[in-house]
Amino acid sequence: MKKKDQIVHAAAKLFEERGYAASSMRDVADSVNLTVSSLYNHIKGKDDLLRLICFGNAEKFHDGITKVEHAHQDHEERMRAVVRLHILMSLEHSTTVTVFNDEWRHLQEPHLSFFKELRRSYEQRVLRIIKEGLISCGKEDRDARLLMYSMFSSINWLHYSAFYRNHPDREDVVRRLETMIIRAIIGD
Amino acid sequence: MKKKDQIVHAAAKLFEERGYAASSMRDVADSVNLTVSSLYNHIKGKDDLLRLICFGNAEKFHDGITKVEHAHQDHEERMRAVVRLHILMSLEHSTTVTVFNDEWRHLQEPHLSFFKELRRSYEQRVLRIIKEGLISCGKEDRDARLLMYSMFSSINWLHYSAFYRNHPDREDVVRRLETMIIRAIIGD
DNA sequence: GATTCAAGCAAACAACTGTTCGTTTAATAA
DNA sequence: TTATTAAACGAACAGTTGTTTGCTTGAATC
Repeated sequence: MKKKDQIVHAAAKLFEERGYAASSMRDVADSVNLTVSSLYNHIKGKDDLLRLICFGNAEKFHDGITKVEHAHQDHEERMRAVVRLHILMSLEHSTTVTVFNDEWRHLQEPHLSFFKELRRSYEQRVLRIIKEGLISCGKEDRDARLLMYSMFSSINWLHYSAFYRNHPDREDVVRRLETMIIRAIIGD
Repeated sequence: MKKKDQIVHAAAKLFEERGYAASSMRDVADSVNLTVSSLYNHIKGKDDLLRLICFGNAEKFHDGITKVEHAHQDHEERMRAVVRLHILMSLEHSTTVTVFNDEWRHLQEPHLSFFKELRRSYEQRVLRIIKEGLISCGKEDRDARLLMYSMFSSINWLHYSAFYRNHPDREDVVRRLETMIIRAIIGD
């Protein structure tokens, strides 16, 4: 792995554990066995680290939902795929997703505004999928936006629980969580 | 309101907006029109502020669930009451609940350990209520712990969404959210 | 009127922050 | 061999951090 990627990865781990503001560049340097000044041969600065982490994840979500839209025509199946996308992202990229979720507000302008815009347009795509899913199930009276935010949020605890993060049967956890969320959206 | 409470409240608002580590004592002082040094006539230090906020909320949740246990005998009704407790806490004390949720990790020992222990015992009480609720609905095959964490988490987005935080019909939001969560737990 | 004391302030503290600078090392290209 | 360059470093920078100190004020208590 390239040195720059090592640094970004180490930073992500620190930002996840202590938060962006509570992590110093010296902490980052220590965890890759470098001095602070050496870091600047590879990255532009502290905000650069956060930027790389946040937008790297934004791209993964973007690519993920694009695949979902192409892979499924059935509205209900599409909805299930979005839910699964979020669960799998949370489990497979738990460190960066946590930073992405909790630390994006420390981004500096103009990156902050750009990030918000990316998220807004992503939410629009998910909202559309959920709305169409609700209609095809005859549940169009339900508040799609409320369901979407709850869906996003109800997955976030995964990072924090060691019990489930290191669960021996990961497939089972994914299945149970997916079932629960789909039930919350279109169940009776 | 007593000066100390004003300071704690102002600190909570800053911690909510920028996070604990990114908020300075000078920021806190400014937002109550004092100088930094004057703050120390009222509070012990920065970690004292966080401690007051976190444990103040812990107490509210503790009192809340104790009331729920005394007020309802029916298992399903008890479960609904716990869900409603969390929704109402999130709406009525949105600032401190956000700090409570996101910034507790910056507590110092021995308060940090004590906080974790409080949370652990609180989770045990909620877990029991959910398990009994599941049994009384004939759904004891479901993972109560997974449902509990999802329930906690699925409410957290409320603070972040201006759309719902300032919704004209708050009662309606509470009702829809409660219905959705109960459906996630015991629905079909 | 004298005393006490909470509540405010300016100034300073040592430690830590992100970043820059000039230099050195070691490997590659010419 | 010489020249180039990426990658490491120590030292220093200017600013910010939480906190302490000594001092002043004004109101309450004796």
